[in-house]
Amino acid sequence: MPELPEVETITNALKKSLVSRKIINLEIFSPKMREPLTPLADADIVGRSIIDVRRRGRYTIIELDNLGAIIMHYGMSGVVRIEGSEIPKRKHEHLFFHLDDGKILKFECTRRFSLVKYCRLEQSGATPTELAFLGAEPLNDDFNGEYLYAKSRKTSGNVKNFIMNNEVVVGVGNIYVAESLFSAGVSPLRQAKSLSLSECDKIVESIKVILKKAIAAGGSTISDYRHVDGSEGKFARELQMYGRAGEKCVKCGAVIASCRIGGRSTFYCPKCQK
DNA sequence: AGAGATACCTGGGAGC
DNA sequence: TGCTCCCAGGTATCTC
Repeated sequence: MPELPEVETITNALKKSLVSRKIINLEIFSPKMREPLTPLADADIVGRSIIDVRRRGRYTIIELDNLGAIIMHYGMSGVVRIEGSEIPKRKHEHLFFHLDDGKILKFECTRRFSLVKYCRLEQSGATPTELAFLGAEPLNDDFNGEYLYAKSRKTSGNVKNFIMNNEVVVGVGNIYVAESLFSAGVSPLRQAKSLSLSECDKIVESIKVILKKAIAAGGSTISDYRHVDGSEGKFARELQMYGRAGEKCVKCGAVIASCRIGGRSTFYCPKCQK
């Protein structure tokens, strides 16, 4: 599944291939996704040139020369490829953008949790209003302990849901939240508003370190993202907490606990994480 | 209001 | 072996 590090890698690769290309046709094979793909057919896309490709959160923004943009979210099974037309269409490829160099930008999504949508920009380089709700970028300097501490004061939920909330910080999913909170020594069950400033500092630092490691490891996974199974990157082997219920904590040897928070599997060390 | 639960979707694995 | 059931994931939406 594309996490933030992978979306970063994918977006950079798309930028190299797509900027200054013109979209000459659009094919929608099965419109049913998180939102229907059908509005794309009527949008001002065909005949437009691509002037920039950038990332915001887990979204890729493809900016066109008309102040329009195509935003893509990969859900949990979204894959993009740029290929020649000689490659047969795969079962779960739902959308093709034909380019003026003969290549095709193909969007595949097995579980149909992805989003591909046309939207308008107020100015070139802007973030679409559809994405204005997104919180801090985890690797930027404005994501810091003070920011997280201030946000946590107004939250009555638990730490895990707080960190996974895209309005707080983007791109930290179920796997990375488990690793980050373990590294920071904070229990996912704690009330967010009970966090101290120094604990917020630790959580922020852990998120940054882990995402950077994942970029280093995930980049190599994504370099061959033509293999449909990109879910098992190198980083999967480095996970110390996620999926390890019943195993021994690498720090203290205690048995790793699991429970469900928000319907999602949650893993933590009851001894190390307070 | 806001937090927790649920729906969305498919493939894969477990259990019978 | 083949069937059914459950689980994974992010996000929108419903419910209490």
